[in-house]
Amino acid sequence: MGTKPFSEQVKAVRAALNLSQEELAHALGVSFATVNRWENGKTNPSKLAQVTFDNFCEKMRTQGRLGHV
Amino acid sequence: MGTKPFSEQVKAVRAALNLSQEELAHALGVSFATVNRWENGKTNPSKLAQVTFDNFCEKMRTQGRLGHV
DNA sequence: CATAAGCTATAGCAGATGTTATATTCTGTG
DNA sequence: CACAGAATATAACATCTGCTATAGCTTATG
Repeated sequence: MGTKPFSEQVKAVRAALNLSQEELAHALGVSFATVNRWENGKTNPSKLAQVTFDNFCEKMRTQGRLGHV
Repeated sequence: MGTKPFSEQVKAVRAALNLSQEELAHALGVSFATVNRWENGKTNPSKLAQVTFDNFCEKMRTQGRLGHV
């Protein structure tokens, strides 16, 4: 479950997909600054951002692009 | 394109789907307060919220649940 | 009418987001 | 090494979001 801090989840997902912060931001529909702040523990995701991130990960998994992060 | 104010778009979509503000909020993954503020012109959607709303509408259309609002 | 229940409107506050700008670090290439 | 370009880190500010509480507005039911 959500044991790891959100910052680690984002880093792990981004690394697994081999995306830059900018690219992940675009894929999620958020700004680069937002992804950067997440990874550096400056902010936690809003409810909407959390849902969006989860949906994105689920989508990547069903496409075989993301292991069990 | 986006001719109508966002507040009107939200009202129209919600009416077409026959949802309460609370129900639409849940469907989008935002809070009731957020949908309420959108409809009353108190705030405009964040980038993420705009993308999420657009995706939601598109999904509803492909499911035949939403005419061309 | 009176009451209840559900929906909607509004407000305040803490925290998150978007934009912009600047600085730093990494990476490859000559 | 030296340099350029990309990627990342950080900051400030306005705006948006989430939460909570309160009040008003239907609608139904007795």
